Formats: sequence, structure tokens, C-alpha cells
Amino acid sequence: MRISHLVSERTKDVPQGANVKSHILLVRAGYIKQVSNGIYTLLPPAQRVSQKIQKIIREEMDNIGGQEVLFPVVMPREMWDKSGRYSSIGAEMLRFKDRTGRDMLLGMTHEEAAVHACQNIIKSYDQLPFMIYQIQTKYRDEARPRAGLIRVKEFTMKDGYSFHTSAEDLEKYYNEVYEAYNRIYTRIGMKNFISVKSDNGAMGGSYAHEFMLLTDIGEDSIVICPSCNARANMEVAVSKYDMPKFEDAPLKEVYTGKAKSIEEVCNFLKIQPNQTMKAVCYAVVGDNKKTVVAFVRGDKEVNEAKLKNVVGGEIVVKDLADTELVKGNIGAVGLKGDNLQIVFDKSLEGLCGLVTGANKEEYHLTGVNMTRDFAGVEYFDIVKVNEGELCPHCGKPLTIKRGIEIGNIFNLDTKYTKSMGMTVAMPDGSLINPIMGCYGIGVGRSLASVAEESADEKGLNWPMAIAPWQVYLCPLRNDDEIVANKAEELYKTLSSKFEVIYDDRKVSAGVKLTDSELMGIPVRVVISPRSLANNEAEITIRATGEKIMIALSELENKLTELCKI
RNA sequence: CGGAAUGUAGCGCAGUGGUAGCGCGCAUGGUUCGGGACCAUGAAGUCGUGAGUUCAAAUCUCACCAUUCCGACCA
Repeated sequence: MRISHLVSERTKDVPQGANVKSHILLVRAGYIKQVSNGIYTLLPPAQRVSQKIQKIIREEMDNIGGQEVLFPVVMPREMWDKSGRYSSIGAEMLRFKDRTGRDMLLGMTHEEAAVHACQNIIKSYDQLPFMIYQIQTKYRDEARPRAGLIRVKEFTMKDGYSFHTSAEDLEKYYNEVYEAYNRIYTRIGMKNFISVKSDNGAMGGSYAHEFMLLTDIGEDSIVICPSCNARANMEVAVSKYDMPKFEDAPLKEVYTGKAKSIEEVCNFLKIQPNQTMKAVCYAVVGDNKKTVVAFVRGDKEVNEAKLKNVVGGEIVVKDLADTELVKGNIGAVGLKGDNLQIVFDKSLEGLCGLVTGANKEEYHLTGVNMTRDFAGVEYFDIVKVNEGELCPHCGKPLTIKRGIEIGNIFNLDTKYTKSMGMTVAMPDGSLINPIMGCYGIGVGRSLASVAEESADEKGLNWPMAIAPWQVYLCPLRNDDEIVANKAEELYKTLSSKFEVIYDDRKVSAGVKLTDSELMGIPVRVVISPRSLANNEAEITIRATGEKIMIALSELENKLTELCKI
């Protein structure tokens, strides 16, 4: 490719409002151009990277028996009514009508399409297991896209779906996919990635993993045990922690005045937060009347993902203005009201001598004894793990890190095959709903994640396996006829063996050299009057900055060695 | 969806009521040129959209739209 004709512009200016490295550099190096909020065009360099990532994904998916398909982007409502997701998914799904007034939608995930594709074609147990996958555009009407390609509305995704006759069979295949994912991320040159246990969310099913790039700009919190290497998304992470012992006492109302928050009440009563019981109130989406009151120990925070699973529906923080609840003085003792659901966290189980709100202004209650005052209630785990609490597996302290989710694998169980009525005949003649697994990788997000991880102060820095071009051919002083002729000759010969971007522009040396670094091309070959005088070229390795002077006759051999993946 | 901000040339920005500006980029000519060269000349704008106030609006008022950041959401 001649850079003079490349549809891509490099610039010194940082895009307005951008503060994430990969976002800034992908724009500055001419890889992407924003069309609208969360919607980007991939310019030629980015599309080349994307296609190399896709090629690696295809190879690994095919390697574990995957069959590539292509589902539609636009689907009719009826397909999604069957699974129940047309109504259960919110504004994130873009809906519209076709010319006849029929309800349609843009695909944001393809479980329904996968079941539709297989049902009635696959009829017998001996056709299972199998896995189908596609690499295609997804559209999710995200409330807040951000950070360039990290979180967008429209993106390319690999999504795969496997079908099995038993849970054991799925688990076996799930582990194969797990290993394939590790190979994919390693092959695209990602270094600091891990897998973590995750929440199934509205996908349903019983177990799931996410693959994460560890980075401070990540949107997810990950709980990691440095000792035994156990890892989980904060949404599902659990820990061991001390259960304090306080002196048992009878219930007693005490004046606390304006003290409302845990901190204020603790200061007022001269106690520690772990001696209090904190109330956090939520509304249930789709049920205006109901209020969920979650009680957790004062030193802990509610984990809304866990609470959502206990409640069995979407929850949002409740505005208490239109309820009977006394904000800042809510307590579980004697708390009554229509449409209240009270959930206790396990951190409270068996404690006594606790302080909680008295359900009236300016008063709290001391001496709360969980066993005595709440006989027979059920306790759920609904709190976030705090840094330093102990690993449930090995008992050592846990740490918390940030990560970007770059892929996930789910056990879907029979959620979709059952709701959509897909059955296969078993050897004994009975019909079962196959068990499904589902496996996603965001291609654009992986691209941005590798960019984020590998870039340095000079610009992007692609691993050889996914670099848009392997070699940056950089003639300096190509106004000189000898240099220009040699460059043209090299461009022709090298292009037959390598992916070459040829800087044929008549601009100063500095511009070419900095552009080659900004674009992150792994190997740069410089020729100039000076090097040609010795029949040499200068090779520079982008990742290390290492410079190698090489005889022109040896150039091809050297490049073959350097471009090896 | 809550909070905050921004919208002026391709990009980054200045411009508080009176002739539309700067830097980069682009075009032409010349001099330079192994780390984002210099000089000269030039092209490029419905100042986000619509209404209002005013003799006069990029500038003041209102509405709308778009974009960005923080948070919520994120299958």
C-alpha cells in the first residue's frame, strides 16, 4: 500500500474529550473515524487489524469443530417473543417497524437466531454435539458509549452457540472453548488477560466465565486471590470475613438527632460501622409499588448484581420521597408496610448488640439481636467483597483490580431451547431440549484492548500477528532519483513476500519516522542516500527500538526472520 | 436516565453587541531536508438548528438538536 493514497490521516491533535490512550491513538494514527455517538468507521488500517483478529478467531473456532454461519442483523419480533426477551430487554434493543408496520429489531445477540437455525433441522441425539458461530455486526443502543472502541453501540462480534444432550457433554465442550479462548488472546498478542467467574445476567444458565484485560481503565471490578489464583467478577465474588461479637442487650430506642449516615451514627454513638445494620432501598423495574429493603452490615456495600438475583428482577435505587420509610432511620425491627420485600445479608447472621434505625425521625435502636428479633428469616449473600477480606478457597487476603471484558462464555442450559421449543429425539424415543453454551468475543474491543496494552509514548505498537502491515518501507530523501528508484524496486519485490506499507510521500524525514511509530508498524526499513552509499538499509524494531544495519542483499532474509509470528 | 460542560474552516482552538480570526492541515512557487523545516501566495465558514430582543447578534434570551465527561445501566 502506498501511504500517499491511503484513506487515513495522521494528526498531532488529540480528539476533543478523549482521555483513553487507545482512543486517542487510534484516532491520531488514522485508524478510526467517529460517525456518531458510539458509532465508528474502521478506516483501512483498523479494518486490516480487525480482519487479522477475525482470522485467528476463525482458525481457533474451526479447530474445535465450529461451523461458521451468518445470522440476520434484522429479525422479526415474533422470534424474540418466543424467548420472552422482546419484552424483558429494555431500551438497549433497537426496535423499529418495516414498511408493512411489522415490529422488527436489530440483533444485539443471537441465541434466538441460533435456535431457530437448528430447530427442525437437527432432529436426533446422534447429530449432537455441534457448535455454530458467526462473526458479524451487533447493535446495542448503549446508554453511554465511551473510550473509543472500548464501549460502542455498533461493533463486530464473534458469537458461538453449542448444543448438547447432557450437562456433562456441555461442560466438556465448554472447557475446550475455554482453552481456545486462551489461545486466541495469546495469539493476538494480548499479555495481561485473565479469566474470571462471572454473573450469568439475563442470559440465564448456571455458570459463566469472562475474559478480562487487566487495566486501570477497565469498567469491571475483579476480585483476585494472589495466593491461590482464584478470580471472580465483583458481581459474583464471595469472601470470608470476621463475624464480630458484641454484648447482648435488650432493645432500646436512643436519641441520635440529625445523625443519619452510618458514619454520623457511629460518631454519635462511639461505635464501629460493623456494629450497625444499614438499610438500602430499591424499586423493582416494572412494579411501581414494590420496595426492596436490603439490610447489610454497616461496613459493607450492597452488591446490586447479587441482590437482583435474589429479587428476581431489575432493580434501581428507590426514591423514598413517595414512601412511608424514614430516610436515614430505617430499621428492620418492626418494619412493616405493603409491598415491602426485606432481604438480610449473611454478614448479619447471628449477630447481637447491633444498632439500626428506629423507623422514626432522630432515633435509632440499639441491642438488636438477629436470632432473637428475626427468628426464622433467610439470609442471602448480597454484599460486595472488600479489599483485604479473605479468599473463600485458601483463606489468604484478596485484592481488587479493574478489567475490560474482552470475551465471555456461558452455560445457557435449556433457557432458549425450552422457550422456543427445540427438541431432539433420544435413543429411548423421548424428546429433550438440548443444553446450550454460548461464547462471545468482541473483535473491535479486542483490537482496542491490544492497542491499549501495547501502546507507548510514541504511539501504537502492534504485535506482528495482527499488525495492519508488517513492514514500513521508509525512503528518506526520495526526491533523490537513486533513492526513489531503489524504493520503488524494493516496494515491488518486498510486497510479494510481506505486507508492506510504503511511505512514498515527499515529506521530511521527521514526518515519516514519527508516522511509522504512531501507526505502530512492527518493522521499519529505512533507505537513504547515506545507507545506499554502503548498499545497506536500516531496520528498526518498533517494540524495542533496536536498530539493525543490513546489506540490501540480506534484507529479504532478515525480514523473513523478523516477520515470523 | 441523573449531574456537568461544549458546539466558530478538515482537525485543535481564540473571539462578552459593530467588517470572521489563530495554529496545524490543504493548494501553488521557491529554499531546505536522517526526527513533525522555512519564506511567499492562495483556497476553504449558512459561527449546531429555529425563534426572539436590538439600528445591529458568533456574542444576549428561549426552545430544540448534537457531542463530551462523571454516575446509573451494560444479555
